[in-house]
Amino acid sequence: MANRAKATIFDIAREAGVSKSTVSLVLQGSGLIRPETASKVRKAIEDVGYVYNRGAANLRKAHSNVIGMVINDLTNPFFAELAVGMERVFQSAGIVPFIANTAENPVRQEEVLKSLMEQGVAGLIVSPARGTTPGAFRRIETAGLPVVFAMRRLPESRIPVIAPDNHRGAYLATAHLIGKGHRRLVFFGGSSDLVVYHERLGGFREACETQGIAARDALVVEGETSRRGGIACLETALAMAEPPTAALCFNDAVAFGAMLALRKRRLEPGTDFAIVGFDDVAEAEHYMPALTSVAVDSAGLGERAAHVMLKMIQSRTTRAEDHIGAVNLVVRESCGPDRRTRNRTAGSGSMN
Amino acid sequence: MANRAKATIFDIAREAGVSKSTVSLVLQGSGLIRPETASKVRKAIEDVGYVYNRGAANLRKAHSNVIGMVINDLTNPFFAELAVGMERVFQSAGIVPFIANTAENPVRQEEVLKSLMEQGVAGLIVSPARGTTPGAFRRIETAGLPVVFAMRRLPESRIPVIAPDNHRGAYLATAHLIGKGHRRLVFFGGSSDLVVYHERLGGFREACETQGIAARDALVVEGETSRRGGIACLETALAMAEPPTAALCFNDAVAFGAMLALRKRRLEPGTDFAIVGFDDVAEAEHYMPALTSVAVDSAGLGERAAHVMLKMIQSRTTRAEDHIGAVNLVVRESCGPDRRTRNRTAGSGSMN
DNA sequence: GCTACTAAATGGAACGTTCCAATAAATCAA
DNA sequence: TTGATTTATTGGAACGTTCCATTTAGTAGC
Repeated sequence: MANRAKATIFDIAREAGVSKSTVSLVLQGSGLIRPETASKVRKAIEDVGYVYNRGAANLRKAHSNVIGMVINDLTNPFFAELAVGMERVFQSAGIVPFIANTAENPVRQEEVLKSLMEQGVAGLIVSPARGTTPGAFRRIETAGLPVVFAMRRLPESRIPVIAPDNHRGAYLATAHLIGKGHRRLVFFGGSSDLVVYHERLGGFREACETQGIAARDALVVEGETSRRGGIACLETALAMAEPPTAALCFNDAVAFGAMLALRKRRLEPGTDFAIVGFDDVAEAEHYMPALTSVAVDSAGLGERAAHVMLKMIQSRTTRAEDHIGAVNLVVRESCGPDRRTRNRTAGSGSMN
Repeated sequence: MANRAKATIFDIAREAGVSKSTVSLVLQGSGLIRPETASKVRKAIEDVGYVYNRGAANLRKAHSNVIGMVINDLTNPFFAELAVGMERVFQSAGIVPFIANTAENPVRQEEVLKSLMEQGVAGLIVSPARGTTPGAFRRIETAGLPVVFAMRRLPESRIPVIAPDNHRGAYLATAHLIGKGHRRLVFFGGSSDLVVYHERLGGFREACETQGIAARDALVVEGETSRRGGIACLETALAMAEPPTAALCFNDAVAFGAMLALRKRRLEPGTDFAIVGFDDVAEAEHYMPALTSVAVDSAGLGERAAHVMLKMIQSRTTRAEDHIGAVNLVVRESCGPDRRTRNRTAGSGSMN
């Protein structure tokens, strides 16, 4: 039976007939205690319904066992995956990750970061909200708290970053489209307040350039990074005097939107207009037609980020190397058959 | 400039030329302090790069400002929505929600709950993992910590529950199918270790019974609650001697799987076989064909759960009333046109 | 029987806050 | 002026741990 008031190590000590110090030692699994004593103490712990007060402990201990994960949008499975990947690693390291959502809101992010710091976290893994100001992490940095950015980075910051190779992913996808025979391409969705956008757009442009597409045939339509944004982008593109025939989308959501809009116009994604997505969310595989997309392995990046964080905590540093995760293009149906050689049917065979 | 060692209220006190008590008062926004003194202190706080130590404060204060949200599967947008709904409410109440994921693993859940308690949370909102043992929350209950279950409940527990009206949702959906002329129905997916499963299945059965469907025409195929599970369920159903013509699926993921499997067999969801989902995730609307589904407003339920929790904390009680959220059937395309009016041959041998 | 050692257990001083009771300073009533 | 009252500020004792320096008990050597 638990008393109304919370039990402390003193209560346990009395119950077990030992001193508080002995109880503390048992709690920490110290080998200095005689096994019989330890089990006597453990029994008392059970009896009084004791719950350890980590706050009090952290007052003395140097480091806490919790790290904070600050995610810009938990309802996006892509980022949720990231969180889950990190959790796996931390769990086995005996440290507890607390997740907080910023809903892409820098103000909320500020609050969340403050809370986490006050809570005394040992480190922070952050996927920064859109529109985060460059100074938002200065306070945390000067406090000497290890921070890692995941998936996204800030324009000019020394904080280590774990992110996919956006440039290369976009390059691969674009090259694939060009290889399919497309000569007038467009980049759909995203906006320039995101570093990721510039990276992906950069890959797109480089591919166009090196594969002999004129700059005036490498179009860009900015837009929301959502289904709705994708719909709007497609409308805009098709309204052009000389419409493109293929689009690389900022992410899969945009791609789904674009395909939806094509269908609405009785155009078939793949044969009438080629679409490539980015992120390769679970849905991409099951879409109709299945979406060709750049896979980034977000759970894997989450694990990597967690490992980097553990290293930083262990070695008491606030610096670490960036890590750029490999990407690969998963070719499915949304780019249709080869346009140059119409006779050849692109089955499951060769690509590139 | 921040020093290497963390600054405390004593450092601020020295800097501002006041006592630690004064600093503490300022920190708490007490009106007892002369405004000039307060601003002097605030400046010092800024100067030394102070971060509040909530752990130390909680040692004295009765209640902390953090509550824990324990979610069974964050990668499921349905549950992520729930978390986001709660966050909205808590944020404006000045309390900080920390989210933890149990990945549907009771052992992990145990750890997470322990951690959260040790951290000194003021309350817990839990969507219990599948296979949670009835005794898993006894410890927390005897500790007098307020707990609310969201979305899911445990077989025999006195903990308040905020959940959708699963029974009614399933009833509505089934009645819709029967109204469309179907006479041999099946319930797809889920397994009996989940209370939700029994609720939904119960609604399905009651609808069949009261609308004149023989018990032997109300089939059940258990299975994983995922796309893959849905695929398997459909295969099983179509392999039957007398296959059903319509399915109520445990959730939308199962429904998507079933539709996928139909397509693979060159059958058209809606016209050849009717499908209804459950949860109405965002994807349902955009699917091809759009999925008829039971909408449960998970974000709304999250908000409700948060409000209940705030009340419990405020009134220092551990009891509260259950809240069953309204559901409504969103009719889209996956059930096709009315079968009765089209032609009278509803599969083989429907004589009711 | 004494010292020297080891093993096991312990008391006390932190840790960074809050809160209460007490003080100091300022204002007012007479 | 004196005492009473209000307004600002302050010291000290918690809160529940950890960790260090001791103490106590037990064992071994001689």
